[in-house]
Amino acid sequence: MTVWDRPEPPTRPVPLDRERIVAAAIALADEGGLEAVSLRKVAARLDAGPMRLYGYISTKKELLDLMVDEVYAEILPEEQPADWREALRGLAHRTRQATLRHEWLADLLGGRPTLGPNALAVTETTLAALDGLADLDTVMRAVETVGAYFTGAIRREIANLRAERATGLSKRDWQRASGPHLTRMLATGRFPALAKAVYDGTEVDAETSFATGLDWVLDAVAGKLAQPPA
Amino acid sequence: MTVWDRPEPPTRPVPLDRERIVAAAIALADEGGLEAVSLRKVAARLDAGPMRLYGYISTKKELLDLMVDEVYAEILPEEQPADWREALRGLAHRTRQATLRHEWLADLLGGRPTLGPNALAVTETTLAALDGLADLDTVMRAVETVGAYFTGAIRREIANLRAERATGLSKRDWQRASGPHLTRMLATGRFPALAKAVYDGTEVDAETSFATGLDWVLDAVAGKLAQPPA
DNA sequence: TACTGTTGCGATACACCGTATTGGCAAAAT
DNA sequence: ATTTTGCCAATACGGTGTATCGCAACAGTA
Repeated sequence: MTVWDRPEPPTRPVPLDRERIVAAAIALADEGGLEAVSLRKVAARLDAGPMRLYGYISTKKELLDLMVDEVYAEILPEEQPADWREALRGLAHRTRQATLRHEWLADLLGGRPTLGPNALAVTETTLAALDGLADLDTVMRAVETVGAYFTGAIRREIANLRAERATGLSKRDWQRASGPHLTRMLATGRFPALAKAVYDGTEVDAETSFATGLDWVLDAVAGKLAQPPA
Repeated sequence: MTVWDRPEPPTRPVPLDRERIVAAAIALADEGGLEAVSLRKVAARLDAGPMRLYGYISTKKELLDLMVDEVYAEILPEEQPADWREALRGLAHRTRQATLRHEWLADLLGGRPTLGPNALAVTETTLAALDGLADLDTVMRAVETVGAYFTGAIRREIANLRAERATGLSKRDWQRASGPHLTRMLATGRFPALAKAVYDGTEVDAETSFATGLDWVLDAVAGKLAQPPA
C-alpha cells in the first residue's frame, strides 16, 4: 500500500469561524455579485455542509450585515483626519472606492442601520472630527446630510455602470443601445428638456461628478456650521 | 336544478394586462413588503397560473421596474412648478411621501436607472423647471445632487423606521432595545463621541430632519446656479 | 477498560422560488 | 366537419433558506 492510494481520512473538518465565513461570502460576492451568495455556496467554498454555518451565524441577513461591516474596515481612515471637511470628504471617497471594489455594497448601502464594530468606529472618528464645531444637533445633521448624499450618489453611479455594462457601451452610445425604447420615447417630443439633456449633455466622468456634488454639499454644511447655535 | 347549485362554468379566465398585474404586485408589496411579491402569489391574486404572467412580462425584474414606474405616477407634480427650488423641493417631498405609502420603494430607489414613462415625465418636468438657469452641465449636476441626497435620506429613514419597528420602540429607548450589543459597545468607552451623540442627542422627527438637510442642499445649489457659467 | 452522556456535524426534508417545457383544449380557419 | 392554431395550465427542474433528526466521535465516570 503506497502513500497516494491511501484513502483520504474523511476530510478532517477545518475549524470554522465567522471571519472565514464572511471572507468566503465576500469573495463570492466580489466574483458574482450578491445573487451569487448563497449559504450553500459559501459552505461549499469552505468544504462544509450548509447547515454547518448556522453554528456561527443565525440567518443569512446576519451574514450580509457582517459582510458590510467587514468592508467598513476598509473605509476607516488610517489616521484621525485633520479638519472636519477633510474627514467628511475622505469618508465619502473611501466609501465610494470600497464600493467600486465591492460593487455588491451598493445594493446594501443604506438598506439597514449599520451597527457593526467597524461601522461604529467609522461613525466615531467622523463625529470626533466635527465635535465642538456646532451644537450636537447641527453636527448630526451635517453628518447625516453628507452621508445621504454620497450614499445616494454611489448607488446611482453603480446602477448606471451596470446598465452601461449590460448594454455594452458608453453613455454616448447609450441612447441608441438602451434600445428603441428610450429613443422612441424621446422622439415623441413629449420630453424636450430631457432630450436636450441627453443629446447635448457633456459626458462627465463619474468621479468628478461625484466630487463636485460632494463639494457643493460640503459648502452648504460649512455655511451651517459657521453659524452660531440659535 | 336551481341557480345556485348550477356548477360554475370553469372560471372564465379574466383577461389580463400589465396594469392589473402591476397593481396586484403593488398591493402585495404594500401589504407584506417586497419579499411578499412572488410571481406565484401575484398570479394567484389574479386567479391565474404563474406561467400566465409571462405573456405580459418577461422577467420578475421587469415587473419590479413596472412597479417602480407606476409609483412615479404619484410623484409627478400636478402642475408645472413655479420656480426651480419649489420644483426640486416638491420632487423630494413627493418621493418621500410615496415611499412612506409604499415602503418597498426604498429597497428599489436608486437601484436601477429609471426609464419608465412616468419616471421620464418626472425628470422632464424637473429639467424644464431648471432650464436656462445655468449651463446644461450645471443643471444636470444640480438635479443629480439633490436626487442623490433625497434618495439616500429616504432610504436611511426607512431603514431606521424598520429597525425601530422591529425592536418595538422609539429611538430614545432604542439604545436599550437594540440589544445588549450596542449598549455594550458604547460602554467600552471606545466611542466617546458616538456615545455622547446617542445619549445627549435630541430626538428630531424624521420629516424636519429630511427637510432641513434638503434645504441645506438647495442652498448649495442656489449658490452654484447663481454663478455665471465659467 | 467499559459504559454512558453530550455535543456538534451531516444528511435529509420542507416549502418556496423563478422559469423552461410540454401537452391538451378551445376557438378559428379551411 | 376537419384541421390548424394559439393560448393556458400543469408539470418539471434546479435552486433557495432553514428545521429537524440521527449518528458518530469525544468526555466523563464507574
